[in-house]
Amino acid sequence: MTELAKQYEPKEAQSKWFSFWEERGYFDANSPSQQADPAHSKKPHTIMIPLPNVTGALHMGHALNGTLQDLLTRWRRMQGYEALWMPGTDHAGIATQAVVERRMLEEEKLTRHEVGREALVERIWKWKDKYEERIIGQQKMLGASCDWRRVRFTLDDVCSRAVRRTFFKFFKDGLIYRGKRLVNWDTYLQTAVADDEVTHEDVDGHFWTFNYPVVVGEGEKWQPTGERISFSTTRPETMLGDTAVCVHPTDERYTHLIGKHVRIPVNGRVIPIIADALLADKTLGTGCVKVTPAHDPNDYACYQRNKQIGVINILKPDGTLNDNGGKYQGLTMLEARKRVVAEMESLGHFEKVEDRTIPLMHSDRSKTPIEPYLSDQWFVKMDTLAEAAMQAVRDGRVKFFPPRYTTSYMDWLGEKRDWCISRQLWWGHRIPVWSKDEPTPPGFDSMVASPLPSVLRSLPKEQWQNVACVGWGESARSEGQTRYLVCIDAGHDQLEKLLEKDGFTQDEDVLDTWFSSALWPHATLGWPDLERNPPMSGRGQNTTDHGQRTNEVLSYFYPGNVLVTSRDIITLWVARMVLTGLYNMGDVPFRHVCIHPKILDGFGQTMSKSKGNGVDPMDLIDKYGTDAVRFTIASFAGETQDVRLPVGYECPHCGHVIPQTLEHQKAVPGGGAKPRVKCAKCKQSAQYSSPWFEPDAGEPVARVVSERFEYGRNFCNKLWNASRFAMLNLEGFVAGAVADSDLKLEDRWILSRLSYVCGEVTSMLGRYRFDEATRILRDFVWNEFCDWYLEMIKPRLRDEVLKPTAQRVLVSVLDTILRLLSPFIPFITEELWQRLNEIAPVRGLTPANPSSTPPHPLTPGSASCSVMIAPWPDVPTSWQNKDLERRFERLQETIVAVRNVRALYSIAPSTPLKLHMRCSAGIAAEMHDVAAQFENLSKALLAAAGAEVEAPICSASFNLSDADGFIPLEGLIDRDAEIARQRKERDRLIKAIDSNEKKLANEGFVAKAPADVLQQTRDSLDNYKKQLASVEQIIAALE
RNA sequence: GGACGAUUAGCUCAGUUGGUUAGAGCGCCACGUUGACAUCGUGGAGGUCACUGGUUCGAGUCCAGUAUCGUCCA
Repeated sequence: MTELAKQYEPKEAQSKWFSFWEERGYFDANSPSQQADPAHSKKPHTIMIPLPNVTGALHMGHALNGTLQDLLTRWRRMQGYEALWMPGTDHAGIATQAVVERRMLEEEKLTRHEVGREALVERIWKWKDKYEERIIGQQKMLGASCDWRRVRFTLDDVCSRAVRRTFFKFFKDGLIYRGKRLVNWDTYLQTAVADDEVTHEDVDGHFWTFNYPVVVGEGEKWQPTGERISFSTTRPETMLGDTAVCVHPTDERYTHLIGKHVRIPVNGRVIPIIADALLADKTLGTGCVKVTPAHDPNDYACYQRNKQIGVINILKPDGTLNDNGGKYQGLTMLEARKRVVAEMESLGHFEKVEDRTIPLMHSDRSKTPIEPYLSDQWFVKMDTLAEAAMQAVRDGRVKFFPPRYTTSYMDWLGEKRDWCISRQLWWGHRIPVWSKDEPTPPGFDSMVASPLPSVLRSLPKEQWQNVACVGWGESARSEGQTRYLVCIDAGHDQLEKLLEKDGFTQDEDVLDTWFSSALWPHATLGWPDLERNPPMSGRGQNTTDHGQRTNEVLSYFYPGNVLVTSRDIITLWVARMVLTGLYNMGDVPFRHVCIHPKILDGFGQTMSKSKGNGVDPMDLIDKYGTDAVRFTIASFAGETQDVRLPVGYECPHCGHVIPQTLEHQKAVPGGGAKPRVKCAKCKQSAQYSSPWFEPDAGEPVARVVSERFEYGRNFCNKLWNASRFAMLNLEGFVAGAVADSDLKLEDRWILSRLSYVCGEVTSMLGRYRFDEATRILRDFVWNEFCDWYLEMIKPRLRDEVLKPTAQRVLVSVLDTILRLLSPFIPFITEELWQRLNEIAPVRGLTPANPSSTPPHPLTPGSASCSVMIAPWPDVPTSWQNKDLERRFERLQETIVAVRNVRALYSIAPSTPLKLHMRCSAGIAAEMHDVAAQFENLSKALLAAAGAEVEAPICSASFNLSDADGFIPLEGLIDRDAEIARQRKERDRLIKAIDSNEKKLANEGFVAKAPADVLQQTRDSLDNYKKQLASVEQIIAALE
């Protein structure tokens, strides 16, 4: 066995142990018939990864999310669960297509229309392959113990079949319909985008006031009355699509005009004046508004209340005006606006214009302004689906941690807004509906009965009735035509071809990405195939055949245990997974939803690509090591707030860290030289990496670093060195149970603490309090195990007689610490575990108990061949001893007090001191028992202890709650300094006494406070008084 | 506009059901390389718990309002 290096080398351990685990199949999760003991199969534990999309590389949010899931998976695995963490990626329709299109345009000056659908999709697949590989590589760097045989992708065959079947089921159940809807139209990408894909930004604009002339008459003969009606707008060009003007029904200025008409001067159209209390507001502007139903959500809502006014769309998909724009046809909206304003002015209908900041929606994908646009879309009816998903939360089948997030879930589902699932894209699951117009067959023109298309009528019913479902479009039927919509289930290519031969065409649109990710929890397990296990994507192809004609993987691993995610997709994703899980599987997809914080930059902004403030976790792993990053990240994950992560750039020339500023985030090359950071220390500058650009090849790059990760790195270093110390002192180690009588005070104390810590960590992980769990472990390892236990046993490790017990306790505690930490910091713990296995392959403390199955984890026995599959520690609670811990604290306080005196008087650590303790006889006896530790830890000799001890002349003193200590300092004492110190102590005590006396003098307190609080107050008052008396005495002696 | 959250030490954050003198890490100050660790050790300084009211014997903690910030939904 080679001695451990003085420092932990993360990179070596990371590559070594990851492949060790993976090759041995430790990450694999198998259904019962494939487990070692099928008869006594393990309980499953399932986590489905919130699938990252293949648009780009992983960021800090993913690192946090992944760390927590891996932590839970590793912990549950050690607890004996068959723990599945399902990996995979999402095709992210619009985002990925947009990225590939943009790149294609930049690099080759090609648009998607020039290359065509097939070629574009092929390019996107290549992109996907590249980024999927990169993402999986990054996850493995993070130590992710996913079952890598099972990687899925939302567009792969397994997921596609689930999408297809779900759509078919929805369609058959009448939950899917096609309808006109005002959508957010991205004129650049020429697709509808979802509400969550738009951002609201304020831009400088104008607020015009115009008027329309009131006219009377009918048909072709409308005469102006001379009256005019004024209105204001920020978008004058939309008047080409106005179908009404609207006033409030009780607005006395206009009541006489309701029902009359106005003429739109720029195109001569006559439109009605209507009253609508919801749209018009008497108190705003002129009180009158123009109504453009096809281009404004509020106006569209008004139209739905007043259908007689009609809808006029003036826009083409590319954002220019269509023929409804008349002479403005072909212009962009902005150009049309200028001309309309000019024309209104020249016709004398312009009144005024003012500057105004107006909110404008922008597409998050193309960064261009959104046009509200009326178009045909596919929808899923949400009513019953949403209700079921709400019920699952109401009755506790799904629980949120922390619970406050239940509100956003319930509120959103409660609106039951139909889900627009179509996207005008090429990358995604194409909508499996074929349509064709046919003359309505005779006898069906009543519009009551529902005819079949001729191609299906010609087929025997049993050939299609279970796999195809017919719907009817509304538009063409009244003209003697019927529009057939035929939805076909997965795997019926023949039927598809038959329809296409007959003139049917498949819908051009693809499905919203969330449609496929909503199915993730059951699609990845092979649903809808209930007869076979899902195929493996990687190693272990043939494990699907278990000869049982059931999908055992699905029935065993579904439903999952917990979904770990960030709060911003509760509505988009979590709710939809619950909804489809209930619909397809009849059960929720997971029992718990753990919502973790978001990582913000140093300025409190969420990290995002568009802000340029993202941090690459791989940079941090490179600098600090995976374990350090994981431990630090876990320490962030509490339940109250988001986490700020100030970062800096490390100067490649001198190592100095330059704090990141907003300028660094915003800087873009703009065709010129790449931006650089300037180092304040060495005055040199360097390029840095940013989401906006990549540094030039061969340039020294300032990588992103963050001081906060030193927390984890330092902890790993401490653990490493404590282990190193232990291993250096294990010479001659022999395993064996330890007799109770051999245990020293410090042994009993550390075992008591260990038992407590095991319980706490386990409980905190169960409550998803990762921050608390890391804090407990760090405090225990550093402040108790290293600072006290290791220091206290050093003398015993040098004593041949006392050594064996000390070694056995030390090894067992270290063993337990490594197991407790393994889910958090898997690499370093594995490295140390393997080293420990060389020196102490057999270890344990507790005598074997034949009746306990499985054997107690601290019974001497061979250690597991890997810490990641060792049993999770379960130290008996009977080892906890609060009374002993309190006595131990007195010992610690005494030692700290002596060190304090030493520091205060600048007495060299090598100078021995004498210690006199005035205390009860019982405490005195304990003091004598541990006297060797005073010597060991504070170089103080316990000279006297007892009730009769007097303060020696010229001594420094301190007081504990139940003892006074004196350290003779003849020749060393600074009388004034000591008096000052004691006076400070006196003031502190007087303040405390005062506060307690006031409390006790308060009748209300005495009458109403609980007895234990009252008693506690009395006790501490007595204590303070006693201490004050000692201090007074000490001061008197000094003066 | 609505919902939820936040505001505690120079910085980043804990603080369970109200109850001793409000904690941690980093940073800061002083001292220290005796064989685990300077990515360290020992000791120390540092807070009007955003503000204003209220409830209570007692409020960082509960309630109301104000301010600022964040997120989601309109």
